[in-house]
Amino acid sequence: MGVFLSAHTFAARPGPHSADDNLLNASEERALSQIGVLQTYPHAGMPIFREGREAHYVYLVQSGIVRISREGASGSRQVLGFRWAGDLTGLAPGGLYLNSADTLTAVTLYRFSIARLRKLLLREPQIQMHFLVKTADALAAAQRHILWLGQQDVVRRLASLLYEFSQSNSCYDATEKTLLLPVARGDIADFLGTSPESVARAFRKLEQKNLIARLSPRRMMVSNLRQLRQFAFSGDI
Amino acid sequence: MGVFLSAHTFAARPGPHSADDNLLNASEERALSQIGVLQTYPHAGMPIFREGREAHYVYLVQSGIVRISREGASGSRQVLGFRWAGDLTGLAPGGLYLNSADTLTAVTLYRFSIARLRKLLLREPQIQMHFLVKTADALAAAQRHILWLGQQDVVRRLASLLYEFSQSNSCYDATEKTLLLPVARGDIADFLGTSPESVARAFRKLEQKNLIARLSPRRMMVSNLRQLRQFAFSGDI
DNA sequence: CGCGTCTTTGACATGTATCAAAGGTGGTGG
DNA sequence: CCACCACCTTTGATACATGTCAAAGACGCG
Repeated sequence: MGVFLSAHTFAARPGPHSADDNLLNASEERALSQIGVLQTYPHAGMPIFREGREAHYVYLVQSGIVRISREGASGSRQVLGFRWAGDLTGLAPGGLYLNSADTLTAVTLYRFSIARLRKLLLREPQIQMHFLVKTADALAAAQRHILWLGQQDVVRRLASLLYEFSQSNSCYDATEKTLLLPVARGDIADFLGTSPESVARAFRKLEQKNLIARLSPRRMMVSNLRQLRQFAFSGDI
Repeated sequence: MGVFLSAHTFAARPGPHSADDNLLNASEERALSQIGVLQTYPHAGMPIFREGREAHYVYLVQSGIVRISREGASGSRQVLGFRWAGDLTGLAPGGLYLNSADTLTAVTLYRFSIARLRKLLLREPQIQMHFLVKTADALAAAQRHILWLGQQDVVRRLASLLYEFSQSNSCYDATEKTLLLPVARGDIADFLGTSPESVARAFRKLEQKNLIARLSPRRMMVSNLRQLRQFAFSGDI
């Protein structure tokens, strides 16, 4: 969900996860880098912040993929979404993080002290508007997520997720037509609101429908993206 | 979800839907009212905007309750949330509304031309930050919604919804301890991602557990809010 | 090559959607 | 003010999708 501003003004990407554009422009980058610290997380599976802890920083993903999740009531976990290059995370109410963030790949991100960032945003309305756009984008993604969880069966939800990953060129190799998932089955299950077993069965059904061809658990061929999209959203095939 | 700013700075409400505070402060109201038009919708069930249409306006709810929804693939509808006094709606990407908005009660709201609002926000960073906070709040509500849809059974989801409504003093009469729902069963079902029949059964189970006592389909006594909250989130009882 | 972990499969129990019909509510007009 | 009617809500019966438990199989790392 772009937002109510003309997208091109702030280089907000048109579709989700174009990843190459949508990084900050030169002037924004300059101003932000004066108050931000570039941090490097070399591996997958590293924690960035934890729900319930005091929130001192906001993060802007520079490269790699971050998983946002929250613990449910009975110890269960819900994956709320993924953050890619250009996305924000760490917004927190009342000084405590609501969610946890972990790396799914090697990740680099800018870390901003909240107090300093607040001052910068008030001084530089253009940059603040960039943040507003990014937050509205996250809201749009969350609403899409709600639609998936609310209406579709697990097979379609999985198709939607695969299509979403296929829109990132860090996951989808367009020349080879192969998709490499950055997440394990458990993460997929927690994102789709189901169990790893049901995810496995959903994968089999997608393969039976010839929408994907599995090479290994995390690698698969997706020769016809349009068909996958069609199935995920319109429900045909 | 407040946001990464100290909440009191902008009178962002601490809990959801306190409704009385969280309206704009005097200076903000003055600046906004110069570019906004106050509109009145006298009945429930009136459309404010429709998904897919060109988005010319952003709305700020002044009083009443607004339902945000979207049509799913197969003609099914998903209710994405509700907007109360102080909430924003109508943010749109690429110039088209993503969602539809309708009144659930009589409603008054400010309507802002997007172009003018954009200029105002760039000129008045404090007001823009208010909008940023409100958008982050909406994101937090959406994430809570995702948690409900992803993890809990229908009875718990309904309990969560009833608790959320009970936090609004336009729905809950604390002296009488009665809750008056502004929505029909179909809306509840579309919000919880289930069917009206399952909602009816969930109501019966809540009554059997003595968490509510129904007076009429939309009216009920909730004598122990803490107990309801406990059941919704911790899953006990 | 071997082991731990992740993934898949099977069998079964359960919760929920769906279809159909009865029951209740609230508004309208007589 | 009452009675009627349309619509909303509840209930029941059944089928199906999914969660859960248990175990076998595959992957990938050291």
